[in-house]
This record gives sequence, structure tokens and C-alpha cells, in this order.
Amino acid sequence: MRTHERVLARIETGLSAGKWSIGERLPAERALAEELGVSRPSVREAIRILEAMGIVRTAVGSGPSAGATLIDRPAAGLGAAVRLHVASGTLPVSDVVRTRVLLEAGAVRDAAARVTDDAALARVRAHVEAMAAPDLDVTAFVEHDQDFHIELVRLGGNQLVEAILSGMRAAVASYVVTGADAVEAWPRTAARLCAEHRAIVDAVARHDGAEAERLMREHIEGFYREAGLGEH
Amino acid sequence: MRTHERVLARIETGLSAGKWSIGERLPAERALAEELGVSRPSVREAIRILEAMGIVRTAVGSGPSAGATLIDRPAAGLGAAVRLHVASGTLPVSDVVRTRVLLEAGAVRDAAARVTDDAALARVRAHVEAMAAPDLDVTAFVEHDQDFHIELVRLGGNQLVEAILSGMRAAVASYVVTGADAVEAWPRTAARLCAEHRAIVDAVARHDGAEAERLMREHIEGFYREAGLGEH
DNA sequence: GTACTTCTGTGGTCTGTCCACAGTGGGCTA
DNA sequence: TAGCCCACTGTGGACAGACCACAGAAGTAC
Repeated sequence: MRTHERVLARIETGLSAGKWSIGERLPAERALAEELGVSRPSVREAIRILEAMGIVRTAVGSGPSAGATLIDRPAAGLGAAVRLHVASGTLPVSDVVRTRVLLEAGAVRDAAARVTDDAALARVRAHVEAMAAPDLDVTAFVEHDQDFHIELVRLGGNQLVEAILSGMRAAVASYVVTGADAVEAWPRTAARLCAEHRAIVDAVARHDGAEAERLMREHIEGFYREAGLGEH
Repeated sequence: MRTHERVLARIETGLSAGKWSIGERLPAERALAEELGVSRPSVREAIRILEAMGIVRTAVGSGPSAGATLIDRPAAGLGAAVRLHVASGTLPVSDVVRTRVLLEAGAVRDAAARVTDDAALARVRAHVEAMAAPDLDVTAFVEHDQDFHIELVRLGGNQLVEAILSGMRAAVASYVVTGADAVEAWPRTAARLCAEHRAIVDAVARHDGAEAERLMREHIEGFYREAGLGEH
């Protein structure tokens, strides 16, 4: 086993044992190196991995905010992994779409069952209205679209689902932009997408999980079909 | 932007541009460092992250197999991320279970629609029978159980779903073992789980996607409830 | 009491060195 | 000539030591 893997294993053991909690700091790199009898670069490599996985955040300087602080960002690591694999071209778009359908349909159903926070719903609606602004270019439209979907999924309350979908965000935005360019009458389609978003939010607001799920499924698959993205 | 992040960005750009393909090697660490005008430790940190994400595999020595080779293991990175977050206690088991339900239910539905390969089905059945062996200890039972689930999901044909669930494998195995210990009459429960597995495979074999989906959902949620894992 | 300066601890980075490893090819031996 | 052995070479793995930038904390001057 390589040195940085030993360091990683030690830290992971500490995490499992509850040695540190969110917001606390790991020992300094130099201290950790001495404690484990390894060099600082080896410790750094382990910390880099933890950072890439969204387990810690590092900061220079002194004081409470400096050093490697435990954070809670599952999306970071999952997102990076999905992004890199899509970049390397091994994941087909149809798989990304199907995965979205499964996870978002479930998330929206959960959201309908548990949402009670009107402020959160208002935030989601704000993203829909931002999309509906006239003369919005496609890139900005898609950004708002993604914000809407992620925010809605967050209402479902499942951190893992949220993390996976956040990770897929860049990959999704990429195919949606491609698809939007391929659509004949984009303004009409954009308006329809906004209307579908509103319908989904409304279903969630009245706690109609089954309908919200059905609408979300149709929303994602409908655009995929219309844009002809599956015909490659 | 930190040095290793610049290196990572450059490599990612190369990946997106198709500069290297699966099985090929990245330039040597020293060459990469000189090319980008950075030090070798910075390059190493970037490669460590790629390795942790399942993008490359590194090997010492010389010859074609040495160096950082591009691989295609989405499961590795996703798995590590899920494992570490479960270890740090930020991902509740209930989220893992719910995510399984959504993805596996969908995957098994897809599998029912497309499976034509009897050999693949036979492989899945073999895992069920391995689980049914008498006097199997819990750890071995769970390993076969995981093999079964992953192999079945693979029949669905979605690489991303398979990667995510493969990544969750260790986390799932961990909670199942915990749950098995908590079950009163384990042998009876184990037999029931095997029977449920058989029923799912049968539904897939006769292309009854809706039933396979329902059974899978009930299978995963049923054990979770019976083992009392949601009562923390 | 306030504002400035210095100190201290932190990660960020680089240089240089040595080691272990594995394939390659030349040279030696039978 | 055929086969084997061994040095060579390129690779990642690891370490020591140094210096820098940064940000808060402590001390000092006014």
C-alpha cells in the first residue's frame, strides 16, 4: 500500500470513529506527517484526494478558518467524478438522461410529500420566472433551468440524490444547449418548458407526488425526444 | 487558481478534446511538469486526483504498462466519494437506501425490456444460488447479494447507473451487514431474501418490467424496514 | 483606546535527491 | 548459435529541506 493511501486510510478511520466533526479542522500537514511518520508531500496527496471528494476544504493563513476544515459537500466529489468521465467521453447522453429521469422523478415525489416551506418553494418559482424572461440567450436559459432542477431536487431532502444530480449538472447543461440549438422553433419550446416547470411546482405545492413525478418524467424525456438527441 | 488545479484543467481539456483515448498513457510526470512549467509534486497531486476519480491507473516500472494509463472506471471515483461521505457521517443510510430504490427499480425495468441474453440471466441466477448455500456467514452472503444486484443492474444497460450503484456497493454492504445482525431470525430472513431475488429474476426473464420494478422496490425497502435501520 | 507592526502558524510551491520497480537490450557462456 | 544473465533506462514513489504568501493574533507605540 502506498504511503498516501495509508494516510488516507488513517484519516478515514478517524472520520468513521467520529474523531472530528463537521466544521472542525484536521491536524496541520506537518503535524500529521510527523504523527504518521511520513513526509509532508504524502500527507498533501491524501488531503488533495479528500478535497477533491468534497470532504475537506483547505485554506492558507492562520486562525480558525485556516487549514483543512471538514465540510459537507458530497456534490463536489460526485460531481467531479461524473464530469471527468463525461469529459473522457465514455458516458453516453442517453444514460445521463435516463439517470436524471429516475432520480428527479423520485426526488420530486419526495418533495411533494414533505415540502412545507413556502420560502423554499418561492425560490424554486423564482428560477422559473428567471427562465421566462424575454430575449434570454440559450446559455443563460439553461443555467436557470439547471438552478430550477437542482433547487427542486433539494426539496426532496435526499443529499445523495442531490449530490449526484449536482455532479451531472455540467453534463446536463451541455446536452440541453446542444438540443436547444437543434430545435426548430426555440422560443415556443422555451415557453413550453417554462409552463411545464410551473406545472411541476404546482403539483409539488399541492402535495400531489404522483402527478409531479409523471410531469417531471414527461418534461425530461419530452425535451430529449423533441431535440432529437437520441438519434445518434 | 492553484498549480495542481491548473494541471488538472489542462489534462481535462485534453481529455475532452480526445487527445488521449482509453488504454493510452499520459506523458510521464517529469515531462508533464516541464511542459506545463510546474514542479513534479504539483503534477503528482493532479494525477492523484485523477486516480482517485477512476480516470487513470498508475504503475511503476518501464514498458507499455508503466505510467499513468487512462482507464474507464466511473465506479471507482463515485464509490470512493460515497464511501468517504458515509464514513464522515454526513450521508444518512436512509438516503443511500432511497437512492438504491430509485436507481435499481429503474434499472430492473430497463433490464426486463431489453434482456435477451440467457447467459447473462444465468450469471445472475448463479449469484442467487450462491447466496442460498447453507451455513454461509453473513459477510459472504452479503457479498453474493451485492454481486447479484450489480449484475442485475448491468442488464439494464445504463453505465452511469451501474457506476453509481457500484460506487455505493461498499456503503450498501456495510449497512446490510449491520442490519442482518439486528434481525431476530436471520436464517429465515436470508431465505426470504433469496426467494425475492428469484422472483425478481423471473419477472425480468418474462419481460414483466412493472412487476420486476415493484418487487425490487419492495425487496430493498422491506429489508431496510425489517432490520430497523431507519430508527436512528 | 486605537492604530500600526511584528510574530506565528498555516497551506502552496519548488528543488534536488534517492529508491524500487519492470521492461529492454547487450554481452557472456555453454 | 541459442539461451541466459545482468546492467541500463525510464517510470512512479518517497523524502528532506527550503522559501513564499497569507491571515489572524499578539505586542507595541502613540
